[in-house]
Amino acid sequence: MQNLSKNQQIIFDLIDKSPEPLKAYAILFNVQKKGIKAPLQVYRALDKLVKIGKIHKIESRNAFIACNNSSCQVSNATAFSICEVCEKVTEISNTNLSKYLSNFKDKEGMKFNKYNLEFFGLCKKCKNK
Amino acid sequence: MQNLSKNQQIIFDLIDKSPEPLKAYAILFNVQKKGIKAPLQVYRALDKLVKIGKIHKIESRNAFIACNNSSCQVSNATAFSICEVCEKVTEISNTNLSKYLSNFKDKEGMKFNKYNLEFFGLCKKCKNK
DNA sequence: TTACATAGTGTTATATTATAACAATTTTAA
DNA sequence: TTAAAATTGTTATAATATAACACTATGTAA
Repeated sequence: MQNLSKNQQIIFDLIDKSPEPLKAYAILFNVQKKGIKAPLQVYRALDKLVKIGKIHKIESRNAFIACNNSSCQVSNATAFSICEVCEKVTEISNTNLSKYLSNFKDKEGMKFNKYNLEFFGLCKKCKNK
Repeated sequence: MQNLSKNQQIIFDLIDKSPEPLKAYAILFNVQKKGIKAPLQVYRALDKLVKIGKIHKIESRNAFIACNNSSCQVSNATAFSICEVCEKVTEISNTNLSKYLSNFKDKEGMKFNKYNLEFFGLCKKCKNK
């Protein structure tokens, strides 16, 4: 586990304490007071944080959340549930699911080293409204 | 199965005959000779085509491909393999996989009405290089 | 057949998301 | 201690997507 650089740490801390996924320009706005002024500074930190698995990108939302799995070193097997009403996103940690997907072979017998799965529906709260 | 409008048909035809996913502005460029001049015209058709399941959006690539499943009416359960070298995208039709994911419950017992799964790796061709 | 709702079109402008290119500095590891 | 790798800072710009408004076409129920 390597240490984070200054910008990476600032941006990771912000994402980590956020209850919801953050978008790049929302992050930029939030960290401007800490001296990070340009989009590229944000995107570079995000790229690195994704690469080392500290955060994940929610592709369908162009937003970023901290990995909830402390042992997650690499961002190669991710699954999320997304509420289509309130946009709450939760990372799914399910051994059965991850085993199933990591071992999945397509019809040519090909296995994949990486996947991203996004489930959509209503969260508990929104379902009961 | 409803009929497509003029713009929807033009754009669907283009995507359907493309061997690779197409991006919105690549589509725009291609259909300008057919009178579709503005991004919004493209995005509106894409939205509708996605909604009725004729095409799918590859979220990690911001690109669109035709559904390879003639019986697919709604875009609520999608899986793709994506080659990280040549960017070849293939839709996965696997009954076992779709059953597994459609029946998946999170740890609160919640089921989801929709999912999108993207596998990443090397396609056969790129693997053998 | 009218009228009314729904869906689609055309257009301009603008918002949002992301990267290119270049120069400098800091960190890491041989 | 030095050379490579990573990070930073900066300006400019590319790529992706939507807002707002006016108008037209289509389906459908009275």
